[in-house]
Amino acid sequence: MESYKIPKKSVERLSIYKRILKVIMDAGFTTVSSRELAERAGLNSAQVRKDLVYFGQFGTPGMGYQVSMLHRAITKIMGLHKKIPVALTGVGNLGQALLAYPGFKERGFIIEAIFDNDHEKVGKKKNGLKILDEKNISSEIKKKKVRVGIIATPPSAAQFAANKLIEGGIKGILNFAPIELKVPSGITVVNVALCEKLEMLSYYLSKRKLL
Amino acid sequence: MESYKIPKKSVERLSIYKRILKVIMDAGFTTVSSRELAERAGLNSAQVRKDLVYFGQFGTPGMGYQVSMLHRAITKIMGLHKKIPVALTGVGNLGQALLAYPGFKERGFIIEAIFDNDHEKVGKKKNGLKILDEKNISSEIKKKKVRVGIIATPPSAAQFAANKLIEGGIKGILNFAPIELKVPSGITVVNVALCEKLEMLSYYLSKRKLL
DNA sequence: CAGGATTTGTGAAATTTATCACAAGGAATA
DNA sequence: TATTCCTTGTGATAAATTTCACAAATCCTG
Ligand SMILES: NC(=O)c1ccc[n+]([C@@H]2O[C@H](COP(=O)([O-])OP(=O)(O)OC[C@H]3O[C@@H](n4cnc5c(N)ncnc54)[C@H](O)[C@@H]3O)[C@@H](O)[C@H]2O)c1
Ligand SMILES: NC(=O)c1ccc[n+]([C@@H]2O[C@H](COP(=O)([O-])OP(=O)(O)OC[C@H]3O[C@@H](n4cnc5c(N)ncnc54)[C@H](O)[C@@H]3O)[C@@H](O)[C@H]2O)c1
Repeated sequence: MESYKIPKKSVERLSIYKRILKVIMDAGFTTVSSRELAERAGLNSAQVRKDLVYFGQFGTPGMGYQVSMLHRAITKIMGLHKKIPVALTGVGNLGQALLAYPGFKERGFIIEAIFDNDHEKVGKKKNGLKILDEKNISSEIKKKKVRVGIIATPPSAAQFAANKLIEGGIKGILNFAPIELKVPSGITVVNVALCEKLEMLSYYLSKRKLL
Repeated sequence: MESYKIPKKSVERLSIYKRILKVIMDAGFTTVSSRELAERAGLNSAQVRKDLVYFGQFGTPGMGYQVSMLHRAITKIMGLHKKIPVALTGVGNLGQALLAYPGFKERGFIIEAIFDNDHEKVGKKKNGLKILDEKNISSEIKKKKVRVGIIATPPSAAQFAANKLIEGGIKGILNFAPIELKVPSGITVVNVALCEKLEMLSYYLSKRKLL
């Protein structure tokens, strides 16, 4: 299923490198070494090089990497040079924050349809989009050829929303609900483990007192 | 620094087990096997057992684990049985969603102070809390003995907010801004890598077409 | 253009993390 | 109580990931 087994962690770090490269580029530098990238990312420089080499040879010995070229390359590798139509399910507190976040559009994720099951909300507009009834998720996203779904419903409704999204032909899900979604193979789920992170923080704080 | 090097991943999974145990408990079951926990979490059963054994022996051969006992044990291990006073910096879209999220309180994280630098916002109330000026972060949180800070400011202000929080005596930070925070040793930072997750999803979708 | 200074890409080694597989413990039944 | 069945905890093994360390490539200076 995975092509040539590139570690998930490497893919995630690619995103970090891209962000750092942007900062370096905006500061006016044209080249950067793996050592500097590593330092800024809090990593080992060999790891930076290994990560990049999974995707091609971008560096020049003695000089490092062309900042803008590498930034462009990573953008393309990650598929962030093309627009992706997205649907949002659950227009609650978090859903509305996501809707207002310009970072989605900047990365080419265009929110095309938003859904809720609350009849107080359905029909109203948010950020220029009419909130649609969750009953129509699959038909609406088929119509709009949506490829990615965001789940920001309560956990109890998350599997239901996922099923509807998949029925509508979606291929990837960004899941904010604290629940393990069951999806057929071929569907990519990325969990934003917000609650887990919170609890990890609690663990590391409470442990401190024992030391 | 780490006590007996327990993998970070194991700690994160502990949180997942706890969530699943709650579901099983509410469904009326009193015992559960590592096999069942593993299945629900999408993991290997040996891993579940290994994870749990890092923290003690909770199971009974032939029977499995006492659901409520294990749930209580994990809650305690993670320090979620005590209240932790929290401060939020950046009362924007995301900050307000977090403020409205009951899950914080449920886990014992009590938001005691909220800060912003926007003078339109400072002085107004949100969820019963007055928005305070970011200038006073350190003094206010010293006063309230806050132990955890949440950063939901734009990335450009995140390091500044972190510094102020640390100055005020905070020990842990939950960071939502896409930036690597520099903190002195002894301060725990947990990043919620929202943008990275989003970009990972893009990567896995764009790769699909090549296969 | 030679020589010194860098920095890449990459095998090999080390470390970390996950899985296997099974002896031993305990429950349940008769 | 003996027997059967199940499931834990764990040593051994395997797999994945990170780090080391260095030859080869390129830059830069004089
Ligand atoms: N807000 C946070 O800070 C936060 C933090 C951690 C996790 N989460 C998780 O993110 C998710 C959303 O959180 P929230 O705070 O926005 O919750 P919320 O209750 O504010 O919003 C949920 C929305 O989903 C809608 N909904 C319910 N069932 C639906 C369905 N079947 N189809 C479509 N929409 C449906 C509700 O009407 C509501 O508008 C939850 O799963 C929550 O656990 C949120
Ligand atoms: N909203 C999202 O869906 C989303 C998604 C991914 C990442 N993030 C990240 O989360 C963070 C918050 O996002 P947001 O959408 O809420 O942004 P936002 O612009 O809506 O809110 C940011 C808030 O921080 C305040 N602020 C600025 N400087 C400050 C300072 N020095 N001290 C205190 N407050 C300050 C602003 O006045 C504003 O109220 C950002 O770093 C963003 O990149 C947000």
